[in-house]
Amino acid sequence: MNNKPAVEIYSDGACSGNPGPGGWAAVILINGKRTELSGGEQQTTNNRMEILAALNALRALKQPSQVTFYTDSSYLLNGATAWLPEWKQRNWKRKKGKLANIDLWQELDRALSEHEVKWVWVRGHAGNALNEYVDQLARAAIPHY
Amino acid sequence: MNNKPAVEIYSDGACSGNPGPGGWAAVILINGKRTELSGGEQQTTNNRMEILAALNALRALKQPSQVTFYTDSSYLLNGATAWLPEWKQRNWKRKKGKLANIDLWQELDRALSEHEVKWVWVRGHAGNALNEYVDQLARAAIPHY
RNA sequence: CGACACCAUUUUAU
DNA sequence: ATAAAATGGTGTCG
Repeated sequence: MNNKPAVEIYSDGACSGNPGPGGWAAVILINGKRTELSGGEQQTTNNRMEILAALNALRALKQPSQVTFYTDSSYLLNGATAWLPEWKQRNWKRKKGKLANIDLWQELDRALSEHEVKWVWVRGHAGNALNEYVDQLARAAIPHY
Repeated sequence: MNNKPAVEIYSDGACSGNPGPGGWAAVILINGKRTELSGGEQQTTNNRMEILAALNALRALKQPSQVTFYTDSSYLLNGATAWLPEWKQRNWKRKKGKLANIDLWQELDRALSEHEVKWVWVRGHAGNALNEYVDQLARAAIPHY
């Protein structure tokens, strides 16, 4: 048994130009209740927005939860599951070159440690309704002017 | 001052099916005089037709000229201005995958070197009279059945 | 080399 | 208004 509430999260990032203006969004489902969040930045990258989407979604949780996290980004998924532990062991270094987006990865690492997260990869633009929905939300959150 | 004649060229390609039967066309303006050319192929792609339109237009010039070249194809424009120099430096390789339409790009490169070309991008179907006209010419040049 | 994502333009189809 | 092909780019990792 588990006393932590079960949560589903769908998140996505978008970036017009890459690098360029970007947006992120997440849908959080807690036993029937649905919450949406989104935001944007003037100058960023697609991958930063993917991490930020996940980070903000996890931060929105009020208590330690059992999360099923859906993303189409293998960068986010592999980073959070496979690469993060290795980077930490190596003092936040990657094998070759400079580790990008350390700031966000470190904050995500902390956020992840407060929950029990099971990651699920979904192929982008392949018919998953909520994945397509957060994709739209993220695009809509790109700053215009 | 410049002794080369000033020339304006509008070109466009069209393709019925992509890949499929395609057509290309160009309008050349030399101080009031107007020349039109067009042609088609049974099996080609939209982008091959865009390059071919430019190539045939430049080849129609009788002497080294100062050309203002109008196109609605960012593929053609980026290729001719930004990508071509990099491809040449890398021995006609692109960064990832196989470089498409090398044959035409190499011929276009040679043709471009004989003139002084200033590229102008025009948004397709946005009211530019000559752009819309070459568009029609190109469609009309598509071989039927 | 591979993978996923993000994007730009054109060309089409319904 | 939908969706897909033809082409190119960067962002990131192993």
